[in-house]
Amino acid sequence: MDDSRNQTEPGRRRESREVRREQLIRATIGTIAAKGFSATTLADVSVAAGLSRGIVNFHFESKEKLFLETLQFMCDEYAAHWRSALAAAGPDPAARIEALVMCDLDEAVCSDRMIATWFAFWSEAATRPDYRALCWSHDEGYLAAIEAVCGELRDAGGQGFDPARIGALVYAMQEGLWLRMMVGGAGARDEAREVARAALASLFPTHFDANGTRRAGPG
Amino acid sequence: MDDSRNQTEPGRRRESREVRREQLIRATIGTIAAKGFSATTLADVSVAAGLSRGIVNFHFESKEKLFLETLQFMCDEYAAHWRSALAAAGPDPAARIEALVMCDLDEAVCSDRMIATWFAFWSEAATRPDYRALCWSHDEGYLAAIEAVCGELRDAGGQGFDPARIGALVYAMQEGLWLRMMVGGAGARDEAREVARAALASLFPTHFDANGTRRAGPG
Amino acid sequence: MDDSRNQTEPGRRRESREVRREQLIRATIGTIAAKGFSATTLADVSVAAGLSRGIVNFHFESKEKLFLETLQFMCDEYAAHWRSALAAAGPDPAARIEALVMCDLDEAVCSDRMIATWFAFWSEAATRPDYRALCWSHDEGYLAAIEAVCGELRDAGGQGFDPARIGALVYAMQEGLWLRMMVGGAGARDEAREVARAALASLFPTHFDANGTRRAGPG
Amino acid sequence: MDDSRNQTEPGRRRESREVRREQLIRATIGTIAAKGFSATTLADVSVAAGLSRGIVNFHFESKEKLFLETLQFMCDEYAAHWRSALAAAGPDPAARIEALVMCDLDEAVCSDRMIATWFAFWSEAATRPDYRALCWSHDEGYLAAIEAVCGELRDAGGQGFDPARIGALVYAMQEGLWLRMMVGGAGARDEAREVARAALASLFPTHFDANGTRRAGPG
DNA sequence: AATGAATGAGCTTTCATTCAT
DNA sequence: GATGAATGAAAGCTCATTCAT
Repeated sequence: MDDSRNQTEPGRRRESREVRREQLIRATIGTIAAKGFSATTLADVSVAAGLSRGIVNFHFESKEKLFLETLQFMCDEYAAHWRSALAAAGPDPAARIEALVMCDLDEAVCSDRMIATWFAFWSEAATRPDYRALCWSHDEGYLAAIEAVCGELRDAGGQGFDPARIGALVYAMQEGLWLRMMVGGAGARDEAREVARAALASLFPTHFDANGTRRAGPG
Repeated sequence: MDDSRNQTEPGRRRESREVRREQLIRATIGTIAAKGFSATTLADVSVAAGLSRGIVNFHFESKEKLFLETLQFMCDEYAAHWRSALAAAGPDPAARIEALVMCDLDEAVCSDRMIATWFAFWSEAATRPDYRALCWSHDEGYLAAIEAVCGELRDAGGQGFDPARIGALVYAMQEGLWLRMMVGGAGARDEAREVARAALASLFPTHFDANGTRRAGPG
Repeated sequence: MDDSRNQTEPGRRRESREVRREQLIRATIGTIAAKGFSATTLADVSVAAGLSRGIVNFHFESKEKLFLETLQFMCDEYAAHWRSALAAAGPDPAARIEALVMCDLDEAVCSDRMIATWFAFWSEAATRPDYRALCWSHDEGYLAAIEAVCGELRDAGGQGFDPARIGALVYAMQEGLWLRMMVGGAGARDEAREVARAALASLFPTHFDANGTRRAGPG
Repeated sequence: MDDSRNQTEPGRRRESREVRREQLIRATIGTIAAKGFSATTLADVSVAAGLSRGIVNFHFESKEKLFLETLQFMCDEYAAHWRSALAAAGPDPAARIEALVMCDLDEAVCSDRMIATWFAFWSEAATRPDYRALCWSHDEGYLAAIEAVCGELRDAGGQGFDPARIGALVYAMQEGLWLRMMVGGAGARDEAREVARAALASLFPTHFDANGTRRAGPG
């Protein structure tokens, strides 16, 4: 905005500001994951970020705004991830549903710390409309994408299911698998992937074999 | 909800210890659901129970112990509910899976306030071993019951799926549907039931028709 | 007072009341000695007495009054002890000073628990006039007795000291020895007796030999 | 006393850590002396220091640690005082015992507020090992110094007493005189000095005359 | 006479926020 | 842009006291 007006090191300050903010957001995610939402203090966050006590209020005004921006950051990152996975899958509906389902189990979006932090925010969202609105703003897009692909799968596979219901089922399963991963230990992610493949096999037998491996595509 | 009845009762002193404890536990569940875990104070709980400030420390020693006993109470109640539903279903595997799946969507165990409180505790469990141990102590029994019935369904229906995987799928779906219900508004429970029936239809087509209605049983 | 009027078990109730009060006073002394003045609660006292929570307020009205009566009890007991020792010593000044000094080191008045409780009350007395008045009401008599005997000793022994000063010295030493006993462990009492005898020997050499043993009396 | 100066200072923020800590320690001593140990609250201390409520926890973490550091401060100050007095007295044993005895009655170490606070801590020490360890850590040095000088006095004066016993006597007398000063009012310190001089005269007649005035030294 | 559940004032402690530097 | 000493509201907890039984 006023970058060009600033004579010394144009754009430097604003970038630095953004860098600090992201640094604090990442420290917040890590702290919530490590100590839990209710035990997270700004002192914890500033220690995790290696900065001073007053830093959060300086950059975010209040704890509340830090949390809101942290949640926003997570939502954006999550949406970017599945959108990119969906784009990379190409036009084949089976490849698309596989991408949507499996990308959700990537360490990138559901590492232990991300899952713990997601659940912390979801829980808070139960009583906080502002959190709720943020949480599900992008998520509705994800659910819609799943439903759309389910529709394509039904049309392509000659099955008779209701895409909305089956999409909701897949979506619910994904969230349930996240909860399992939060609870479970080391092998939980691999186990979750197996379950997801079993779901693909059971729900879309014309597109996936019994192991959940995608059958030869349409091409 | 009906806790407020106590507020105007004149002779409310000298209730038995157990009565007071359950009263406080119910007030705790209601308060967590209404204000969120991190915003719940003992003052809130005592107001919700219609009692005095020091009452929680008197009966539970500390906030922490109140929470632990509240969680224990919920676990016990939850387990009793599905065990009783399973027992009532009789021997037919299809009836049993239907009972296990649908009882989980009963208002008795997943009213809005129960779901919100469950998620609050699950989130805390991510960083607290004592909560975690409590949360999943009975739940493992529920998952095992689902898996066992899935095995019976496969044997009876001539399908080839892996009962452990499909059981885990069903279980994950249930938890995902709870999350949906927490997020969603009024019609969420009915919607969740539809999804659950669609899952039964898709996963066990030899036992349930396309609407998720159980086909004529073995008798 | 109304003993005779009470037809059933005359005098029983009043006696029972006094028994309870002394029981509670003794429990108070024990608790102060064990936990310290500032950490002593009425709950502690009632537990130590093997009685119920509300018992102290029932018999003493308030914690403060319990403490005051406890202190009064200790003062009375202490005064009775040295007066009786003094009476038993007979007319010989050397025997009298020996009795006054040594009786103060008897386990009866300065057991570990009594000393700890005495110091607790003395410390409180620094800021509380009511405690102070009680503490030193009888004690002035003890000091006066010492001074009087010191006067007799000087007259009998041909020494030239000031009885008031030497009496005050002896008295200060006694209190200092109590402090030593509070601090010190098992052997502190015997050590204190040795010091007291050394004091007698040094201060009244015509009446006590180098070991602090009384020389042959006047008779 | 002069703590109140801080209350109206405008720019009282950002004092160095050590300055604030000592300020709070002095406020603690004053408050214990004024209200007694058991009645001393952190609110009292912060008011006495002219600072805000949370200040003690900010600088000392807990009330307990404030008390411990206060006691440590007093011990250090006390030890520095008698060591310096002893050093100033030179080599003459009579001058040394006089210095040790009389410096203990200086207003610097036994002002009313210091004595009251010392007795408060000693009383607590009866039931608290950590206090006890602190209280007597330096004090043992003081007693040892007295004993050593008593040995020199015996050798120099041709007396036959046991230095350990007479040293313990002197030491006990000092503590007893402190207790007298705590109890007594205005003239108590002068009275205590007279008693101390009478003790020097009686115990070391070859070094002190009947008034407790040191006789011509060795030179 | 005695009990012990219940109260609520007052305490220590925590911590988001402010602001002089 | 960043620090960290200081604040003070609000929390959990303690415990003397009350009182129905």
